[in-house]
Amino acid sequence: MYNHTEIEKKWQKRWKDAGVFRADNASKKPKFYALMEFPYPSGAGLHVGHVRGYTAMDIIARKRRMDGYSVLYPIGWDAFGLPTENYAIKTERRPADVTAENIAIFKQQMKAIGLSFDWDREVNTTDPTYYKWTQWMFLEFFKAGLAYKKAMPINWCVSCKIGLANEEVVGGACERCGGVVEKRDKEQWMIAITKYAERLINDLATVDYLEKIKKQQIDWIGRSEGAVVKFYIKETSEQIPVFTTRIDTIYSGTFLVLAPEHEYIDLWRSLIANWDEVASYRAATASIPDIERTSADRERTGVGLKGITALNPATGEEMPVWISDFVLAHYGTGAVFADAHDQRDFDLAKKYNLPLKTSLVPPDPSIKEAVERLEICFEGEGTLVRSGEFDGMISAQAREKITAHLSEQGLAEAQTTYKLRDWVFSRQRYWGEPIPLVWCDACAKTDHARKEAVHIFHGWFDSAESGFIPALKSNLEQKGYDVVAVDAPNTEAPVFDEWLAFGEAQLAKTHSTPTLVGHSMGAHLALKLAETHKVKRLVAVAPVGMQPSDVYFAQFKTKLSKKELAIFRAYQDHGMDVEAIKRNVGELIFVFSNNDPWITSEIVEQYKAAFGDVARFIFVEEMGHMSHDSGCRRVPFVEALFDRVRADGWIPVPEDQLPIELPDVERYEPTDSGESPLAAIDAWVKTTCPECGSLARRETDTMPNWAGSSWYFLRYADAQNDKAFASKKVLAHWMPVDWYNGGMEHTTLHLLYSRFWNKFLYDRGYVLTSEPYAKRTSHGLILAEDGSKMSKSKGNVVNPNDIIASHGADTLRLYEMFIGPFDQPVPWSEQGVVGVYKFLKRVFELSHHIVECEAPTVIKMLHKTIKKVTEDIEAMRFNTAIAQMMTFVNTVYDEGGLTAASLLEFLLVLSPFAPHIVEEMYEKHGQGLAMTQAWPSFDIALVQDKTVTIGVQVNGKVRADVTIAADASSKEARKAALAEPNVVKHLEGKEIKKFVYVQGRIINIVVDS
RNA sequence: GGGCGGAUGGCGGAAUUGGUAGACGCGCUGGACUCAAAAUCCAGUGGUAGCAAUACUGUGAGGGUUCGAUUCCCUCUCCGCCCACCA
Repeated sequence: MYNHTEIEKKWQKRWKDAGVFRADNASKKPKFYALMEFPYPSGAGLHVGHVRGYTAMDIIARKRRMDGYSVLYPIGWDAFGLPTENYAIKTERRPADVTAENIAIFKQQMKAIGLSFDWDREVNTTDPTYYKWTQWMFLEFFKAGLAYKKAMPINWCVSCKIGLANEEVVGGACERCGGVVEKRDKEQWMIAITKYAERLINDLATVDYLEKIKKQQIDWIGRSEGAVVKFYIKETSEQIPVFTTRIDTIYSGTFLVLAPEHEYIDLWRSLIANWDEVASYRAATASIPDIERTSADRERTGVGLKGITALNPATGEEMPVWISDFVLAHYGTGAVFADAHDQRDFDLAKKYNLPLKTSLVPPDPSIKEAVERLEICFEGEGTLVRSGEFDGMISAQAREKITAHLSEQGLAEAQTTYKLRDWVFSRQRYWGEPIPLVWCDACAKTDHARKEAVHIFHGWFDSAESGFIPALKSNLEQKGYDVVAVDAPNTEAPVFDEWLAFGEAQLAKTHSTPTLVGHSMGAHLALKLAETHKVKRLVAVAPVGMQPSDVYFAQFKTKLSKKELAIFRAYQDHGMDVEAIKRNVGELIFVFSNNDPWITSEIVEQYKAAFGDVARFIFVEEMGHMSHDSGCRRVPFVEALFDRVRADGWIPVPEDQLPIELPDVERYEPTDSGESPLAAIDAWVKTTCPECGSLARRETDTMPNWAGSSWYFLRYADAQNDKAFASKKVLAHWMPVDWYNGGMEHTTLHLLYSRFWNKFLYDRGYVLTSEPYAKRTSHGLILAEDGSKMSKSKGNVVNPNDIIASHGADTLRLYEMFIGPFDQPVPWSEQGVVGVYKFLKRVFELSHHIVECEAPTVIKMLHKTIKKVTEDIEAMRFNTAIAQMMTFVNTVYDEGGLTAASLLEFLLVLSPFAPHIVEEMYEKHGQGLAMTQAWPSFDIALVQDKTVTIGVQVNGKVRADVTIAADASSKEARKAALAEPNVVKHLEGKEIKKFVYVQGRIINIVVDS
């Protein structure tokens, strides 16, 4: 009898005792990192929807182990956030206690499913040993100048007097009290994800994500190429910048529309004749949410600014200026030029009798007349008319030409904008990571004049004004450094002694310990200077060799003149005191490009050999010598090495004082001033400034739920590390994630945030891959039996424990995989569970059907099954893999049994799906654990059928079957087909016009009808 | 309004990507075992007609391409998800 409860308990214990799922950081086998999104441990417990994804990745992880990989399949808890906090408030309990309780339930449930997680690596975002590093990473963003404070509107409930999350606002009202919600400005921490927008799009080309996931990412970032056009205001001579993606329609621009909030409007107050009307319109629109303002079927409203006139930069014609609420202040420049080729503009113009004209002819001639007569609005692309010298061009070409034309006159500039906004990183809530910053009044008032000096040394043929130096200088100055970049003597024919003297003279001007950046010969100079000077940090970009070498110079004989070669050689004609440099330099960084014609791999190896033990090496792609000649104007990887020098009163908490732990609080509700509950705890808020020791206040905002989940996959690699979030060595072993699966609902935000976070850490040199996930798939939702979404409130949540108790974990796993296509939503079916349970019972009974000699069809079907299951797992077609295994078992029963050897092979392919029952049977008939055996291979000769049964059609209708050799010739097929009586009947008295034969597929005989 | 999916028996779903539509499972019908039930086993199961052979019909609707269309193209209807006046 198949006793699932007993079997499953037995094997779960054995696996645990043997530690078979523990991942080995030092394994010599190829690695495979399987990742499934970690759950939010809600009070509802694990439900069958979670099980779908976890089981799928478990099958893949188990198969990879059998394929010979060293597999990491970890799990953890994304536990900060509103649901727990609100539950804690309601029940007057501590969020930490509620979380611990929920996790215990989830954990018990997961263990009962037999998932092959490495529980030694369990992470919990609310654990101080975890969020210490989330805080540390926030400080990295802060130091890099990517975290900043900005006033952002929050949802404010007037009666509760607290800020609300978007999801707490239901239909414009407060979820708790039903009261009015208004927008209120609050200073928020922001993270500048938009700086990574371009890379977040471009690097998608390097990863294997489902196409629709890539598309969603690209659309969310929403890159749009356009131009900023300047419109003069006649009365004030001011220029209003307008962002447009349709500069091709500028000749039809007949009026200008500003957002009601546009900053210029107040400045023009005295000029606006109808100010009262304008003011009341602005007041009326202020409280309307953006979604409503921008809703397509809303009637357009607006007010003209009487007394203000703009000039069309292309035509010079005068344009009325209006305000309307469909224009949003925070998108683009908060202003649009309006014309007959935009429905919104068109509607507004029609309503208020504003001037309109067309400048595009649509490609569809049938609507041309109506467009010309301004009866309908044409928004598409067309051919230009009434557009001066651009007449006859098509839209795409015209955009390019008009932008160039206006740019020459200084009236426009090509610009790329993104839909993506910077990341609002503050919450005024308790249950999140405290932001580890301290506000110090004393420091805010102090002039931080002790600027750090950075000396930049250029190379041969370059100057302080060429190549990447100007951009680097201005970037570092913006960050608060004192940058010195001066031309070295005799740039065309550098002499080492002259350059060294020049370097010495430069350094003499600096009092503090300087940072040196050098390029090519300048890098060599910087290194030589470091032999005798203390240097805080030295960045050597494409440094020339440490000493001359005949072999090295021989390769430049054709490239350089004799004279040049001599200069090059002479410059390096001295050794380098490696030990002295190591002693004097605080941090040593080398930058090399893979295709540098001058700095060959030989030189790179020299530096690696000499400084490899202490220095950091950055290798960039396709940057040549990074000189002026090779067109190098910017070195972002060098710029990224420099942190912003603090310029205000926000002081980072030093690393050794992290984590800033959440204190125990009486009340978890936000305060009525809109601050987080932390603000009410004086003892926690008051602290001393880590910088100057005077009295200071802690930041009381906490981080969003997305923070901890943006890097958890890195922590899994080295979850116990207390020196770093993960060691580089271990990260090098496991990263990137080879296969990441999760819900479709996370394919925009979480995926984008975590990719961004990883890229940032990559730029800081803490992780080694720029993309965190090599492959991403998403699974569909499991719906309730009636097709609606499962939710605790509807009471239709299916608890996996119930199925495990009645039919077992193997049945649950198998059923969830059999239920339907993995990437699509599927309704749960209680009755469907029975089918796979019966199958498992039939599998278990196979023990009693072992024979000495099995039918050839059994062995053939076995190999077909191995092939199909192997392929289907890779493509996540679990449902058809299981169907094939069912077919195999049916065949075995039909054919009277199978050999012990065949049974063992079959058990191996079943093992990732139903591991418990398989181990139980494998123990009885085989040796060792099934899960540690090699994945079976199939015999291609057995898989291919020698004879096939194919249909015979007459005029496309099947009239008979014939069984012929798989590779039968057309002649043989024809003979077989014409031997079928029913075929002959349908051919009677008709002439065969055509005979179609597709080997192994079909025969079709075409006759006159 | 935009983007992406989807629509196949009573139900969940297969179909080697243009080649016998309905694999596999559920359900249902009949039978065996049983005092009986459950479990198990055997047979049948898209619809219509027929004892049957077989014929007609059939993948949301309509049209097209093709020897042949669930698959490709066009038009339309409905459903789901994501995003929504993005200039």
